[in-house]
Amino acid sequence: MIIFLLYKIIYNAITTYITNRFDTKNNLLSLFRKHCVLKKKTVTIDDIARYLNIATSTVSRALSDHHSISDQTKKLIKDTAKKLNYRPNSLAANFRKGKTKTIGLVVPRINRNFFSNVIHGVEYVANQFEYSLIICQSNETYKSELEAIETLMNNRVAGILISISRETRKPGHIKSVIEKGIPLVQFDRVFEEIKSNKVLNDNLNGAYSAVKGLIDQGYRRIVHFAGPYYINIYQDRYEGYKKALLDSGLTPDEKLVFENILTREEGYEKTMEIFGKANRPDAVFAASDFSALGAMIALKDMNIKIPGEVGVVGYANEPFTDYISPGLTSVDQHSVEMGQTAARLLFEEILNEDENYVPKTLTLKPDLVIRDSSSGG
Amino acid sequence: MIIFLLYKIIYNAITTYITNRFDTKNNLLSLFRKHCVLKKKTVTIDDIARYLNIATSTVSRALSDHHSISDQTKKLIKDTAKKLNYRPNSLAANFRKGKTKTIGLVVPRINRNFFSNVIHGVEYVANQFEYSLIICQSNETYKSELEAIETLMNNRVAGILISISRETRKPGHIKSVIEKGIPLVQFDRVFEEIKSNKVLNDNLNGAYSAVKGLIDQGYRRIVHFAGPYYINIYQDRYEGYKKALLDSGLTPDEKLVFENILTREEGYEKTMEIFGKANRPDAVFAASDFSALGAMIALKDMNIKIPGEVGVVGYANEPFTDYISPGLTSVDQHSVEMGQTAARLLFEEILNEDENYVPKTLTLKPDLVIRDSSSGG
DNA sequence: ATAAATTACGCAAACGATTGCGTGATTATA
DNA sequence: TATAATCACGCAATCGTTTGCGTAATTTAT
Repeated sequence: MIIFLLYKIIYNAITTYITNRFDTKNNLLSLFRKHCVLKKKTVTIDDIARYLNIATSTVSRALSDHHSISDQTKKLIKDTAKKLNYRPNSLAANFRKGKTKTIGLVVPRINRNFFSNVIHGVEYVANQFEYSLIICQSNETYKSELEAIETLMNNRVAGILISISRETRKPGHIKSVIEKGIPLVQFDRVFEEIKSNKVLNDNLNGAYSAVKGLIDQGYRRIVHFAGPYYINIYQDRYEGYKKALLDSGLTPDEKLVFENILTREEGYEKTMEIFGKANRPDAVFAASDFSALGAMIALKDMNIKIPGEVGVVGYANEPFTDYISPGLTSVDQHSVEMGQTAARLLFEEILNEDENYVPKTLTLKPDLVIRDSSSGG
Repeated sequence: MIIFLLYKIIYNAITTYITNRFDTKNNLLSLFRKHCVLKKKTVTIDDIARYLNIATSTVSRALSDHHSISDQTKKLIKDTAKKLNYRPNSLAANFRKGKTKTIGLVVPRINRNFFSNVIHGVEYVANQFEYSLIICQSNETYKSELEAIETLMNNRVAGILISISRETRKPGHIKSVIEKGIPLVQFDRVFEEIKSNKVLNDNLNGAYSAVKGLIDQGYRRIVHFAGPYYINIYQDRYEGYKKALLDSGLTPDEKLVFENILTREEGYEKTMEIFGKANRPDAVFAASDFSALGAMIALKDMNIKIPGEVGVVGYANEPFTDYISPGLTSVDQHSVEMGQTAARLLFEEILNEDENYVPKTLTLKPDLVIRDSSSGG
């Protein structure tokens, strides 16, 4: 009995082996596959080496201008490389070196004026350093921001630039980047408490000069359309607003400040509400050009003269501020410059050899661009 | 004598050998180096395999959900991967596979409204397909465009999206991309003669409906501010302008068409010149919103009523067209949608298995957005 | 004249994942 | 009940560069 079972088992094993082994269909397939592989496509440094009958390492070094290769050999190798139409495989090089000549950028949205200008500035600098730029959108969500950081890290980018999404409240992912030793620059919307490079706008002084400008023109009861305070930039603008009032001997009135008025619609509604009543204020300082625009439209609809009766100042210096009439006085954030500065700072860290690099915080001074909407109370 | 020389040579060789061989300084250095290497940093699939005492290949397959791995093993592997804090090295994977999950985008300028919207659309779709996006600016120069294509190809992107720079006249680089078999989509500004995927705006019909709109409102002598004709889009807009006139029984007047009027300043100057004289035209159709804006400002400066005396229509539906007053009628190009369409088309080619893929040309229908600047002659 | 440094190049081992092929074992199919 | 197909996994080659180390030959410094 046992012998019979044993026999069955062994027999089965053998027959299975044989049938598997001589599976003609599969064998034909593999032959075909091998044939396909034969048609080699790309030329590698190995090909160049074989062609010139020298070592691969010499070719590699020659192509990257290593000092220990004679100019003569370099020229020879480079010429044949061109002749054979050699294209370096960056993938292989990056893999071997464990790093890339690519930097990653995470922004809330690409097609917002401020960010598209920042991106422009970043790309400009990256290009100078001969680095590529991978761009990710967080779409203002925490989830996408996480994913973006994840893929950038998996792709071993040389460094990361990020402006935090509106939804993001926890800095864990940012920390993990730093812990991995990946150079990082936070810009505009940042976690203050995280120790990293930062590029900020001096929002406090930007707001300060805006409000100061209104006061200087004779406006006194100045409304402030603020953004959500948990975002540093809006908090700072609010502080600047208050400081400007205090410095001019005016008392900030909480009843004139409205949080979370950022869009045109919100600006319009709120303006209708506030300026529709008696004893109305005489100016608006909006933390956003769009709510300022909404205010202007509302004022026009109520037949209130700008700047004659009410002055308006916005923030961000969106292109349209120059095109509407009256032109909207606004605070320019030098967005392109901010991108450039952030990128340069990142490269400073990337190219830094020193073990203990100390992160920097740079603050850009915004400029008040005075137009008609605020000139003359 | 000869023996002596021989002796000298051999002696030299031997001493040099010995001194080189026992260079203590270098040896110490190499020891130190080796020591440094010991502190391993990243955990690989090999580590996971060793940890679980299984084959590396099994780990690899499990992580990429290969069908031939049991769910049980998959779970085990994935769990330990998480436990060991494993991060996949995309570089290695990309290298091995010879391709990346990255697409490249080349645009003249990132921070132009149209392109930043396109980029937004592209990123949106790329993200859905779990691809990354590398962005390059040509800055409207041929040289940068070449370099961009070069680096994208060296980085083995899965596909390329491009809108030709203003300076580019020769399509050689575009051809080389196609010859290398890299999926390609040209959009907006394209080489018509190149056989590739294309996404275009129907500029002819866009212009047609714009001019038709003006005619319907009673305007008759319509000026056209055109762009340079060698760029397909401006040529098409000009054709649409003529066609609309002809279809309405009007005769196109060459004296009312001005090439290369694209900026606000150019629009302003030309409008001052044309409308300052007697027997002035009664409408402007500009191939650019900016020259249309220039026209509006000029007309205002000359106290000519818009739309009462002169109607104005622009092209591109820049954001500001909605903010100025009167609102500028313009042609919307659905720029975000164009980016999405182009990206989807690219992925169609990338994911295509068929050997002989036939490139497509998609044309998006622009929409006339009617605002006050053209309503009522 | 000797020691030390520099020049110029080759050898071969990485880097970390993927994947074709092989091998038993288990199911499904004829 | 043969036979075929599928399942589950391991082995080892491979992708194209880079780079540490080795070796002579030559130059420079002492």
